[in-house]
Formats: sequence, C-alpha cells, structure tokens
Amino acid sequence: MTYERYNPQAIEEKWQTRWQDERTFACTHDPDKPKYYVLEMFPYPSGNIHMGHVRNYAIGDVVARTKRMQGYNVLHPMGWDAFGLPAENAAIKNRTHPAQWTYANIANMRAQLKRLGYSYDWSREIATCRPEYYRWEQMFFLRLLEKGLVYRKKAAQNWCPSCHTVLANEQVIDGLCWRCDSRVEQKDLTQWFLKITAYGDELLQDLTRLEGGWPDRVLAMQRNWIGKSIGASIVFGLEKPAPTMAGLTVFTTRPDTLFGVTFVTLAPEHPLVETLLDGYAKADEVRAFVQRIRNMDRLDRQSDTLEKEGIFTGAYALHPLTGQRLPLWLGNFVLADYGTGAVMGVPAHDQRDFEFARKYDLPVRVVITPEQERLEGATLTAAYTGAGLLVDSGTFDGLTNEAAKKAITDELARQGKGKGSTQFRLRDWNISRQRYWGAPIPVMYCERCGLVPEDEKNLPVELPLDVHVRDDGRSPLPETKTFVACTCPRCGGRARRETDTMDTFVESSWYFARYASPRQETAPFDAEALRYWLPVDQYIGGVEHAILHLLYARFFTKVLRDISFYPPDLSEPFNNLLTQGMVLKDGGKMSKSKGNIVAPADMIAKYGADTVRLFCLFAAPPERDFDWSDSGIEGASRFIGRVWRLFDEEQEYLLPLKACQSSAEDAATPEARDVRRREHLTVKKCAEDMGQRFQFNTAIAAVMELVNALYLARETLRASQDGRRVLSSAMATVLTLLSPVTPHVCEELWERLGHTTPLTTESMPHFDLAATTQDMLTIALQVNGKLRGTTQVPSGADRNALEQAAMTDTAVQRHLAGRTVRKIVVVPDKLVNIVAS
RNA sequence: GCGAGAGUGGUGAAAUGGCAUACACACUGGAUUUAGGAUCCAGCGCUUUCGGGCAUGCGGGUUCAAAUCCCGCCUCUCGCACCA
Repeated sequence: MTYERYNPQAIEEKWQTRWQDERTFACTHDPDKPKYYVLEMFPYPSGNIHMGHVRNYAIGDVVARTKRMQGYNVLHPMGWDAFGLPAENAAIKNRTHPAQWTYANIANMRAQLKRLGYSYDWSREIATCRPEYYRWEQMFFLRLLEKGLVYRKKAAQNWCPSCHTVLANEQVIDGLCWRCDSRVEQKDLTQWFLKITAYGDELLQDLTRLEGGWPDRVLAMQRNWIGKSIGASIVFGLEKPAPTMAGLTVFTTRPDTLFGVTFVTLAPEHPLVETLLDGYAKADEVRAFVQRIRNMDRLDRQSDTLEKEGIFTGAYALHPLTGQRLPLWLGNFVLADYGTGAVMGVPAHDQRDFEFARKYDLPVRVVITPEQERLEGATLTAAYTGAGLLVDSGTFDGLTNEAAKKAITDELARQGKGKGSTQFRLRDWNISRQRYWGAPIPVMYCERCGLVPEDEKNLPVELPLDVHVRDDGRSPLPETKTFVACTCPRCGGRARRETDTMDTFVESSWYFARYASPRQETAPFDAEALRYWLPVDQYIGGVEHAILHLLYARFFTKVLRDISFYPPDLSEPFNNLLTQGMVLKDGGKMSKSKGNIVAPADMIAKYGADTVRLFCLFAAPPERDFDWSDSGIEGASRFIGRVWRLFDEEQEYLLPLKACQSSAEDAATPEARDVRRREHLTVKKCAEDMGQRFQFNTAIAAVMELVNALYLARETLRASQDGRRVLSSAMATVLTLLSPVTPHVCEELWERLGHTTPLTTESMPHFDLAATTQDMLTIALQVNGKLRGTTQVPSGADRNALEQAAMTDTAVQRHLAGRTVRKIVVVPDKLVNIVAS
C-alpha cells in the first residue's frame, strides 16, 4: 500500500476556490437566528500582510468558524482603512498616485488574506477612501456642525515640519512625530475640532458597562486618558482689577485647603499676564521669562527632570474669603491648557507648591492636620497631602477635610466666588489634517456669507484624483483650482472650498457599522440591519489602539446615536474586546532594519496556510506576545502531518461517521472505552477553552493528546467492526474540533472520510457526560499535605472505602509510623489527606 | 510617582485552592534506514546514601492542602505622568 503525502498547496487551493465559488461565508441577516458579529481591526493597506495580521485574523477566524458551527449567524467582514499619510509618502517616493498605490496594495493584501483561508464575507468588503464610504462621513460632519459638536478654533498646534501637518497630542511621542520621528514644533492654526469632551462623563461612566468584556488594563488606560478630576473653580479677586477682568479663576481638587493659599501661580501663557505687568518696574524681566519658557521645546518642557521655575509678576490677588493679599507668580509647571491655566499655591498640602515655596521663600501655612499631631509650616519637610482636620481656617476649623471640601465650596457659591467644577484631561479631538489623501471636509468659505456648510444633496465632496502629489509633501489641494473653486449653496456666489481633510481616525470610528449594510446607497445604514448586527460581539486587535481608536469609536457611537443614525440603545460599539499580543522575533519587534522579518508568504509557501495558522494559535495564549520560532512552526507542521498520516494509513478501516457518533456499545473493549472517553473529554475541554476564554493553545493541546492516544490505540481498534466505529468517530471529532484552526486539511480529510456535506456546515459536537467517566480512578494519597502515593479505587467510592485504601497503602503506612492520626480529609474521586502528628 | 499586567523546567507554556510542570520545542536513547532526513516508540525539573529531600521571583500569613487566596517586598513589561 502506498501512502499519499500531505500536500498543503494543492489542498488549500482546492478548498479556497470552492469557498469562493460557493460563497460559503456570505451571510444575510436572518431575524430567526441568533447573530454573532466578530470583527478584527481592519488593516491599513501598507503593502503586505505581516505576521501580526496573520495572528490577529487567525484568532478572529477561529472565533467566527467556531461560532458558525455553534449555530450562530456570523458576520465576519474585512475592509481597508485606506486613507492616510503613508500613501502620500509612497506616492512621492515611487512617483505614483496615492490612489493607485493604495488600490494596488489592497489587491495584493486581499489575495494574501484569501490565501490564508479566512472565512470573511468578502461581498461586504469596504475601503474608506471610496466616495461611497466617505460621503456618509461628510454627512455626519454636517449634522454635527449643525448640532454644535464640530467647531473651529485657533490654537497652538503640534506641527510636524516633515509631514506638513498638525498632529494630535497622542500622535506626538516624546516630542517626535509618531510617523516620521521629526521633532514637532508649535504653530498657531485654525483647526476643526470634534467636541469629545462633551461626552467625557458618559465615556467614563460607560466603562463600567464594559467591565468583564474588555481587558482591565484597557479600561484603566481609557479612564486615565479621560482623566476626570472633581473639585471647584474659585475666583480670586485682583488687587488692581483689570478693565476686562475683575477676577482670576483657578481650578482645584482641594478646596478644603483654601485657607492655606499663600500665593497664586499662572501659566506663562495665561492671557492675563500682560495686563498684570502694566506699570510693574521689572515687567521686562517677566516678559523675558515668558519668552524663554514659550520657546522651550515641548519635549524639554514635559520632561520629568524639569526644574520648577517661577517669577513674581509684581501683582497681587485677593483671597476670596479672607481678602488677604496673595502674590501672583508665573510658574513653568502650570499648564496653560489644563483647568484654567492658574492654580492656587498651597505649599503645606501640595508637593509642587511646597517645592516652589521653599525655592522662592514663600510662606507655608498649615491648615490640615492629622489627628494627634501638630504640623508647623516652618519645619515641614514635605507637603502633607493626607486626610485630617481643618485648623486656621476660620469658621471651618475642626471639620474633616472631606467635609470641608463641600462646606467651603458651598460658602464660595453662596458668595458668588466659586462653584463645584469638574475637569477632564481629555482634549477635544482635532480632526483637521493639511493632507491630500483623506476625506474632504465639506464646507466652504463664501466671499459674501463666510463659512458655509456644503449642501447635503451635493455630497460627496469628492477628493479629486487628477492631481500630482508634491515632492515637498504639502497637500496639492489648495492649488487644485477645480477643487477649490465652488459655488455657495446659500447665495450662489463664488466660494473657496476647505482644503483640510479629516483625520483617518474618523473613518475607523464607524466602519464596523457600515459592514451591516455596506452597499446601502440612500443612507449610511440600513436601520434594520444595524439593529440586528450591532453591537460587535467580539472585537479583536492590537493593544496599541487601546486609547485612540477605541475611545474615538466609542465617542462616535454615542454621537451617531444622539443624531439618530444609531438606535437609541446602541451606546457602546464593542461588547467584548480581545487585545492580542505581538509577534516578536528574537525578543523584539520584527523590523526591516534588523532584517528579521518573517514574511507570511514565505511561510505559507513552505508549510501551507493551515500550519501557519496553527502555529500562531498554539504558540501562546492570544493576549500574550510570542516570539516567532522557526523550530516551533516545524512542530506545528509535524502535527498536521501526523493527523494526515493517521487518516491516510487508516483510511481503509474508517467509516464516514460524524463526531461523537460511536455508541457506548461500540466501546466494548477497555481500549475502545478509553479512546471514547478521551474523545468526549477532548470535546469538553475544547468547548471550555474555545468558549468565552479563547484559550486556543490549550484546546489544540487537548486535540494533540487525543491524536497521540489514537496512534497508540489504532491497531487494536481497527481489528473489530465496533472498534472501527470508535476509531472513526474519534477521528471525526479530531477533524471537527480542529477545523476552525486548520480548515483546509480538515475539510479535505473529512471529504476523504466519505462525507458529502462540508465540515463548515457541521455543528460542534456535544460530549456525553456518561462517556467521560471512568470505572477506576487514581486517587492521590497525602500525609500532612505531601503526596506519598496513589491508589486505584472504583469511581464514586465512598469515604470509608477511600480511608481504607489510604490507610492500607504501604507508602502511607511508612509515613504514619509512630504518629497519631488527627484527621482524615477526603475529596471524593480526587485525594485523601491524612493529618498526623 | 500613579494605574494595569506579568514573574513556573534549557525554551514556548499548562494547572475550578486538591497528584506542579499537560501539550509542544530543544535534547538523549531505541526501532526503521546503506547513510542522512523523515517517521514511530521511549526518556527528559534539581538532588539523592534510592528511603527520600528540594523546587512556581523573595519574606511572612490563612488552610488538612497554596503557582493559585491575604499582607509586605523585589524585578520586568505596558500605559499615563508637574493634570492643580
């Protein structure tokens, strides 16, 4: 008998063709079936699929295939986050057009994904750079503008001189552009903002609804990023009130320390500074200080080693309750864009203020003191930031500081000098990009009417494709006359089109909803499809998107809900989130410069897609990083070969049974009973591991164990008709359980087993509890908690029998010699622990 | 500094409070083979006077029983960081 070698290339091509021809994974919305929406973060079409993609999508594909086999109507789509800067850079470098480069990459990467056999519904594919997609985004923009959730503001922006664009704070990493690593500069520009801060509270609060479904660390990161602080804003009077400003507002989380204020510090950029300096003899010195701080590089200014520096302005503020004169200082540690850009200085109870006061010899006034202790401002070596009772605080003396927060805030409110206030670290989202390859912002500037939104019926405002990218990287849009010149929909006069485009994070903030009805032409979404499919049940992607993308998508979901594009109860887009780990090489990221990139295409050519998928899932649990190992993938390949040979060599004995189809009567011999028991245990283990936990590595290990057992038992089993049924059933179980991971080879063997319907449409098997039990069990025998032996007892043996078995064991007896038994702990079917002294 | 997560063989890793190290890699031996490779079978934490003893970052605690729970440290990774 000659055996056939496992040939992954031929098998995989055969099944991929069949899946495509038969549209196996296309799904339609079916109200009678429970739905399951599994989504992997869509890729940027950078050119080629890398190992990180392979892993990400392999995880998603196993979930999708498993859920399908569990009877769910599964939506598993794929698309392209197709706008963005790299296309422009590549276009310059390769003398091509961003669109051409992007679409070529999409075609290439689509083919690579198909070669991996992922079960996507390709009929739902989207690309965000198509007008059919971004027109809806332009419509959202107009509706948000109407609602006041989009606004324009001139602000100092992070400007990347190399990319010629504004960067969000989160795109500046250590003072460098996140894309090109250029040193970021500050530049004043008028930009479009989305009012994400209006949703700060809801974004924070709803995080509790995601507990359990999202990793704790992602929730923590979002919480941190939103950065809510509860406190009070307090108005300090000015000794010499300015005509435009009678008072100075500060924000504090510690209104309880109000009586400890001995100075007030402003950010050097504070708008009041110039007014304060009026008439001050040393005004020029102060101005020089402001200039110096402003010119400081953001990187240095944000560094943690920056020395606290300040300068007295010559002006005084007045304490809101005592009227005491308080010197006004400027401090380099006060942030202009947080709170009000002014802080009250309470050196006794704030470490920064303490250091500042010691450096500039400002008084330290203790107003909170721990019980049974007396603090002295003069001798304090560090700020006391703990809880305590108020002292030297007028009528508030004796209150706990927690109670005083409210009491003092109330008193300020009564006098009209302050109120409870909340601050967020979160900033509004700047969506303006001075780039070409993005969705145009649908507004114009009319000579007569000023800023005018484009009429919705004129959407999309199409990005012109007949332009040439500029070598210097600047957007060609402002000089594209056919684009810029337009007609004002209000007065019919001449107008100039906005040439900024939208941040690509806008596209990725709603793409998952478009998949529900991707070809809908009259509206962004089909309401019914949306209600059926959303929210996403399982979202899978890299943790690098833990803040930006996920926060923006959550925000956008709430906004689209509030402008009635989403159902009123759709507030969170992703019920469950899995952040998969990275694929490393030699302990670090794969990179071109290190020359250690493992190309998926090479691996597929060498081992086949099934092996690559198997290794990615077996090497580590999905959340964890793992190091690519060339010998590890050999192991995966060896296992598939082992499965293949098992079927090939036993083929003449195998019957076309389905998983778990052998009966208890078939399992007549001890060997057969054991194999059948292992079969059902494996089903149980896989159900647990593939369920909510997504422990693919242990599920695969369980199937490996079953295969090992089949290798040892096959000779005995094939000898009888009953045995063959047991063998066939167990082997069908192997294929069924493994099929979400290695679908091609499993389908092939399934067919060779004689089945006429594909494995894809099979149900996941259910285990029979009775089949998993054993007549005789191995029981651990312990003396004082230490393992001293094992013994065989009948399953379900009672306490007495177990004690008997333990006490008569020779090893146990040896350890009990000369001791008195105090207690015997019996865990049925597990162990006996004899406590002796 | 704050927040989150992790620390187990030579390696990737496994273990509802109940036999620590499943499964795999690497390594070793055997079978097969002219040979190598492939394949199949077996061994594989450290130590030992072969009775055992010691092992899950370190130190305590709870428990009949702890990798797992509690307290205190150490190290590493990630995120945030002068946020008033």
